[in-house]
Amino acid sequence: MHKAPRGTFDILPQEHAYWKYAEEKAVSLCLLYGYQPLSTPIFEDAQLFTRTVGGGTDIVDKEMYVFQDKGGQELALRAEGTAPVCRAYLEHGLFNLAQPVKLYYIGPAFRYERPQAGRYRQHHQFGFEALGEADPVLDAEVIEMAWRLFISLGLSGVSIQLNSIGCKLCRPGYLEVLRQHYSGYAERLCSDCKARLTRKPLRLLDCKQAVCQEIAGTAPKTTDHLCHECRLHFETVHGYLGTLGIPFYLNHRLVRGLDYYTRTVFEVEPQEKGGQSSLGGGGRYDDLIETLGGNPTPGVGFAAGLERIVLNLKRESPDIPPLPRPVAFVAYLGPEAKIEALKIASELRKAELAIIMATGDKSLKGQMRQANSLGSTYAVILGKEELSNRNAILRDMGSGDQQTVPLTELTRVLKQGQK
RNA sequence: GUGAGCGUAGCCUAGUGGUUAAGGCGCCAGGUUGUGGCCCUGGAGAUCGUGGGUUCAAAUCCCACCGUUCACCCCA
Repeated sequence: MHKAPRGTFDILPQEHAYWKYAEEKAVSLCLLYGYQPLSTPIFEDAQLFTRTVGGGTDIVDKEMYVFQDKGGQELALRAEGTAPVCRAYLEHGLFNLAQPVKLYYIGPAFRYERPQAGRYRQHHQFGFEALGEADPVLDAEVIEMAWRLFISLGLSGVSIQLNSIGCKLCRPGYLEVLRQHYSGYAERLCSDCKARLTRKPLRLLDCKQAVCQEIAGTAPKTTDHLCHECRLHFETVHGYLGTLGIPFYLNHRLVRGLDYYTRTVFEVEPQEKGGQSSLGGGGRYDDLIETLGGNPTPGVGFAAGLERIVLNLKRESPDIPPLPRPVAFVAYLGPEAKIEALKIASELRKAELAIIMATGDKSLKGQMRQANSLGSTYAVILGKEELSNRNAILRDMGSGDQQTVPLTELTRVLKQGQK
């Protein structure tokens, strides 16, 4: 027996009610803010990710699905959403459009990780990006969108964590100060942090080991070492968020696991926190497009994990609209009626009515059971008697009322009854 | 990659060494002529995660592997 590969899963019809709900909310949010859809391939040149996400990050070093195709191309399954969007922006000359260019995407991403709740090897990301504009008002817009997404989904108690990690001008200076702070404690650090000290010093800040937390607690803050422009930018973002009434918490330990972030970084946490709690995260990436060979072009964006949204939807269970049900189930008795049922089902479907036709020559009782379990609004019943009079019985499955309707009237009556 | 818990029909669960592995949900059929939901009756459906081992005898004990969950890690 084959099983879905480790860390992957099937989304069964029942489940899709949640997914459809989440995706529809996400898409309508984006359209509301003027973000347009962009779909990118499921695999890309591996370099696209190694150059942007950064060597030394776990994503690049140990989690990417990298393979060679038959032409010897080194490809990688999409590891995250932002770099492909920037690639498409450059490839199609979207910098020639009025800036900023606002795009959104929904699609799978792949990382070879140890699966657990809320963490999969294939997960689905929804994200939006605004490219070509450095105005802090866009940072605020993106954060507002992230906030509004979860509000519109009906998830209560989500919170936004905010920080600024500076730019390529001020960050080196900060990292120096940070290393100095840690130099006295090098012996006491956990083994991971000893490695971070030279490779990824920013990540020292979000280590969860008790010892390291203590040291990180007294560490210098990124926000105290921002250059003038970065500080101004950050303060302006605060101001705009205040104007918008978006609540947020400053978190001086918030850094992100991808190298391309500059200045604003933020994360969205649900009310109920667990191991894999983060619902989504984002920030500014003003050097990313330049890294890909474009002209210096600022960008800011956000990405959320649909699995984690669905997880929280189930936990809080706001009203999720059920999947659509058939308007009518067409039942028949005997081979002549079956032919007529086939014609009628086809006609009704031409009129955009969702119809399920009986199959397999079951007893009427069996057919009615099926109509019931499918949640059909009506049953259309065709027997010998109805057939000879060119009628059908129309049964309302909710009330149990039934009437005889001429076949020629069936579409009209069902159309009316659909509401 | 590290540590821990779990793995019995599609789903949930009982069964901790001894005859045909039990129940509930769901599914299928029937409860007299062509009518669902409730109820009743019957039926199908399980190599007890996989492979080895211990034993006269293993779902039950041991080992390995796989999967899953939780934590670390990482991040969405």
